[in-house]
Amino acid sequence: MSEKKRGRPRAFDAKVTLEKAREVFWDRGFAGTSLDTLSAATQLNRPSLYGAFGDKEDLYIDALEGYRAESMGVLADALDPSLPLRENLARVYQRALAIYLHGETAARGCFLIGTATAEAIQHERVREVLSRSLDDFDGEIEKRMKLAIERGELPDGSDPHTLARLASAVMHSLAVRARAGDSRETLEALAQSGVDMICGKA
Amino acid sequence: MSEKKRGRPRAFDAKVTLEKAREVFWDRGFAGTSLDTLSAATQLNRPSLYGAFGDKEDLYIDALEGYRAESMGVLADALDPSLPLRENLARVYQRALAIYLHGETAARGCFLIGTATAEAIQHERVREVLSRSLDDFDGEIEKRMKLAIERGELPDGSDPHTLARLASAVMHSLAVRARAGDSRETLEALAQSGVDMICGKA
DNA sequence: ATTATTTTATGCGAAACGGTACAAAATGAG
DNA sequence: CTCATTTTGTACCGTTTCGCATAAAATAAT
Repeated sequence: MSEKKRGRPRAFDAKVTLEKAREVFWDRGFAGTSLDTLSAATQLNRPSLYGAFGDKEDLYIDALEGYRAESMGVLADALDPSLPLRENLARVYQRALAIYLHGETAARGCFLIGTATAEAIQHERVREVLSRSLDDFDGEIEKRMKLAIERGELPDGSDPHTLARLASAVMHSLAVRARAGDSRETLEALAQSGVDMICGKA
Repeated sequence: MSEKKRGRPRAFDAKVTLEKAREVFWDRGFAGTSLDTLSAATQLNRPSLYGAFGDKEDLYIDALEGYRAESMGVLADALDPSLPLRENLARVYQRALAIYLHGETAARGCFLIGTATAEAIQHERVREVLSRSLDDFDGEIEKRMKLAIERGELPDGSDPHTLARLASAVMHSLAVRARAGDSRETLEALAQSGVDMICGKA
């Protein structure tokens, strides 16, 4: 895995650097972030940044991909099939909010929905990542819905595809509203409404 | 209303100019749009633009406000109380999609959710407009839900506040997914699911 | 006609932008 | 030790950015 390379070794951890870059992009968006800002945040000079990740768009795409991958991990964990569907959904929203409300200045919402959406028209690669991320999320939720139907956790005749997209819609709304500055209480209430909408009022 | 002013008259219509500027911001976002691009699109040189609207952020805020106002008009019209709730909601989503899918390159989604969300962290005024827009939309929908409950269009014990926010959530999802490139059919299916979720499966 | 007022057009200017050339530094290979 | 290789830091490149200074043009008031 880690063969020693020939030349001068890197003085930084690419993964850590990518996380720092993500923080900056998250707050400022892609177009609103300069290489100088990225350089300062990562404590790498521009040539090192360029050598390791390519140009600004490459770096942004990398950051998006990392976020997508992490998010899918969080989602899979929240959807632990040994728990009831209602609890699964509540966990999904709860963990999303923990991420969305983490911002220092104001809540940042979802990195993808909050920043990639804006670039999706002009940058096709960004749109591709965004689209794939939404689809992956939908797919994972839908799998859980199918399982719920098999187990009788949902009424007969329920359509897993439809339910998954409605559950995702609540997620998208949380993402936008968190970035618009809605309070934690407001967002938690919406999350609860989403759970009740899918699973029935408790 | 229109008293003749003293100096040299304007050679442009501010309202038309604002609409052209909005188109550019819609495709490229705030940070991704340069004054040169705006100048070319509006066929005004920068000083004229500056004199009429202020700096780039002022112009963007103006464009957002115009969109918000128009959207509320469209919403009020779609919610014509002489029609059943189910039809009202279907009209709301249908008209939203007509706007969201209007883009030339790719579908543009919602101007506010697609571009203002990205700037909401760094630009407080943008966040304020975004937040207010979401609230206004929620409020108008909630009013219609209350009416529906009075009329018996919804089950007893329905909570208009919750229903409004769920209906809005579907809207937010349409906004994001349109900009991510989802097909018209996919979006219309989600809209239909939203109507059924609120009003019951037909 | 003269003056005051407002808009238009050219063009400047300082700063920020993304990206890279180049040499020094740090490692492994031979 | 010497050389090839890779990363690092400085400095720079040409371009683009936003905003404005300035003067010409077009109108109303006097």
